[in-house]
Amino acid sequence: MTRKEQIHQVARGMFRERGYMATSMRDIAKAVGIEAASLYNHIKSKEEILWNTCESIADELIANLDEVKDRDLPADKKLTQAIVSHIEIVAQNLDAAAVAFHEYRFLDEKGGKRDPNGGHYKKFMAMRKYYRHNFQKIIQTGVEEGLFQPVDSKLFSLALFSAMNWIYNWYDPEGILTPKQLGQQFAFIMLEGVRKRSNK
Amino acid sequence: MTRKEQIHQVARGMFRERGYMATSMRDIAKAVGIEAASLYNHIKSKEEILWNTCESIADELIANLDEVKDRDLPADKKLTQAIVSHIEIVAQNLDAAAVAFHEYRFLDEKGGKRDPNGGHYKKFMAMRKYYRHNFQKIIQTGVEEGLFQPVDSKLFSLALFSAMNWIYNWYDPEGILTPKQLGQQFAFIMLEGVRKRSNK
DNA sequence: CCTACCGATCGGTAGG
DNA sequence: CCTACCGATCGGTAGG
Repeated sequence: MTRKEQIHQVARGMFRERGYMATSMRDIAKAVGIEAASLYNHIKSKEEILWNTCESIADELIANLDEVKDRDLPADKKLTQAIVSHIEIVAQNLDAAAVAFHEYRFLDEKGGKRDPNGGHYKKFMAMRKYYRHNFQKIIQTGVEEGLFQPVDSKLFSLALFSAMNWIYNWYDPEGILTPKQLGQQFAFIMLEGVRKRSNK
Repeated sequence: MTRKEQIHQVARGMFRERGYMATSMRDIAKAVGIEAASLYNHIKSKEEILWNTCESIADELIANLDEVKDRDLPADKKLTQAIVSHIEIVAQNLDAAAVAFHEYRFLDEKGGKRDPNGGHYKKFMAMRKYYRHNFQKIIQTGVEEGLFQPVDSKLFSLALFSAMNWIYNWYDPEGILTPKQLGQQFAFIMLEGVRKRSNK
């Protein structure tokens, strides 16, 4: 692992634990074992670490959903796959996911000298919108085809994202559930609900 | 509204929007229309505002659930009521809920001079644990009575909290859904799931 | 990768 | 409620 990668990894863990604003470059440097000024030989700015984190996980999620969404499957199967994939990615990148979903608001709003194309924040929001839209479309299709109940697809997808994106708050990689199993249980809960139906 | 209340209200909105760490006392003072030093005639510290926010919403949620949990109702009805109540409280205190659920980690860890009883953070965590425990027990009861499917009650309640506590990210008080309606739709989704069952 | 340092800003206090 | 100010800390740069 290069020093640069080490810095990113350490910073991600600290951003997750204490928050982006509450983590100083000196904190990161200390954890890495160098002086704060030396960090700048490997990275351009604190915000660069945040953006790298947010972008990489967003890229991965989007690439995965893009692949799932065009498969020739009924909506319930497709939704299950999308949920399982999403949760697998989150569970395998807990630090990055926690940071991206929690701290994205500290991304640069407007392009500065370092970011003339303007706004990591806006870029991230655009990616998020695209991803959510595709997820919601799967649900909408299921409703239209009569496979799903006539729920509000927007509301349902918001509830679904909420549940999925909170996982980093409690998922234990050392626990008994693998990411895939967790994803499957989650998909079951969201698809079937908790109430047992009578058989008639 | 007293100046003190005004400070708390303004600060809550800013903590929610920018985060606790990224909001300075000078920011708050400016929004209120006074100098930063003058804030300290009404409050003791920045952390006091955070603690007041976290405690008040936790108190309200706990009081409500304490009332619901002992009613003589089947688990599915009880769970629905608990969900609706929870969401009503969150939806009616969007700023406070967002701050409490997002920024609680900046509560004082150990008791300082101002807080000799030791640790708002710990107090908050204890309240959260108590609340979650009672919620989970409703689900567990439903499973044991055969009213619910044999889901993992811990996993289900975590998913449920995740979904409920993300609401402040998108609920629009000016929108068409009242808090009660939102709560009812949410309860439906979690209880029934999205998939339509065949009739045989 | 370090020493030395910059201007800016922080939460909070003294004293009126 | 204000002016004036404290020591601490911030992200980042210069120069080697």
